[in-house]
Amino acid sequence: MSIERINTEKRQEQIAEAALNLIATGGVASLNMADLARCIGIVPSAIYRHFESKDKVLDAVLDLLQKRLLGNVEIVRRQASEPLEQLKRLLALHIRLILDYQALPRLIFSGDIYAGHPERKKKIYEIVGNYLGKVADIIREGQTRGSINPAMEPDMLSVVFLGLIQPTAILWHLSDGKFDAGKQVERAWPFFCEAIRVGKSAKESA
Amino acid sequence: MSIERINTEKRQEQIAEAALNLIATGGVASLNMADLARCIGIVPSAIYRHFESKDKVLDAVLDLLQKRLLGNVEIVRRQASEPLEQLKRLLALHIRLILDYQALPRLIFSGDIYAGHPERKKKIYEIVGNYLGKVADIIREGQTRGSINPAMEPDMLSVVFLGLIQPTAILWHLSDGKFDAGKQVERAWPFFCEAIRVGKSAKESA
DNA sequence: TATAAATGTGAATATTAATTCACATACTGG
DNA sequence: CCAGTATGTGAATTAATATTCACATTTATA
Repeated sequence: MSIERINTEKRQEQIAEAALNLIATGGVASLNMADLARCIGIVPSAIYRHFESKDKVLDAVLDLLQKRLLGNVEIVRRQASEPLEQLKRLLALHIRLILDYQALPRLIFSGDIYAGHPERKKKIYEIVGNYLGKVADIIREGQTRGSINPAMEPDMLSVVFLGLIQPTAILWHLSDGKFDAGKQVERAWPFFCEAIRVGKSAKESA
Repeated sequence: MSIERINTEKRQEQIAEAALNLIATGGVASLNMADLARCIGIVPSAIYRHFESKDKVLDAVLDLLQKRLLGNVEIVRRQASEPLEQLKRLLALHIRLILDYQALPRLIFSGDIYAGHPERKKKIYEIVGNYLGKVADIIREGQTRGSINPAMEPDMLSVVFLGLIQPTAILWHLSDGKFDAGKQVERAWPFFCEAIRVGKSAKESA
């Protein structure tokens, strides 16, 4: 019974990861220290060697989530130079992120996570706002380059963009995977793309 | 101290309403029998005269929510005959419903409400699916009448339609009302409408 | 009016889950 | 190698909360 000892830094990452996974499968309310501990092979009280409280664990989960989201943006900015192509890829990455970690909408919506924690609510707002800001940046770039209709408000569009993902993710999740999220996005993207693109008039969509 | 006695039928409605309100303000996890009872001026144990368990209360809340959603559909079908106009009004009603009862996305997303209750998860899926089905019906009618582009899939569009609302509602809620949901929808609707409408080509959107 | 059923009350009970604590054992620097 | 610190363990504590129960009171009914 050689007791595995791991230093705090790595343990914190490990715990946050595990918590994210647990939330992904069971929702925020289902996250408890016992399961979390079992998940990484230690005893509940050991978690307190690395986190002051359950609340701090949740904070760490939020940080992790933000890292993932913004990481996706950087990936697509590297992979493609054309804004429309960047958005298309971002959509794919985001949907995969949500399908892998159903945690995202759960964290944002549950409300349990920030009930009585105004700072945390604010933090979540910042995470989402930050992400939308970057999406809007891509859109603005498309407008400057002439591939996206300059008459449309980037901020408004960024929210609609998010809307391509969210309900899709819910349906997929609620249906236990029976709703075909891939197909939905595959069809919704051309619709969205055609609607914001400039030139080519409306011939394509007919 | 004249003890108010109300018959079960009305109490059940009252309790479900109160529960919906509590969930709206504090999230599903914040719903507890003590607060719920206080809310309607009875003692916790009295709730058990009208509901077998907390779970049954949650079931009732879902029923109430479904009634509201489908009620909205009926309202717009009565108010307007032109499908595009019906959708526009439905959007407005839905956004108001969500702003009044932030409970809706919370119930659907949080996952707390159906963790370990497959039947309830299924029920929620049915509620959403039902609603989307009716939206798709309106869209099909628009296609038949020639006001909506017949090349677009009604089911796909219904999900995108839902996407016009959801992220907007989150942002409004997360920001404590600072994010202007009304403005977002006001701008997103013409965008969506223009994209699905037939005829007039793309002149409008420029 | 008398009796049963329905509704409400307040005190117990039981369970779940976070957190603390005293102790054990591995790692690290001198 | 020794001492101190970091990490892990298992038992105990505490708090919250759903649920039950015995009793009270109002309403309905025969």
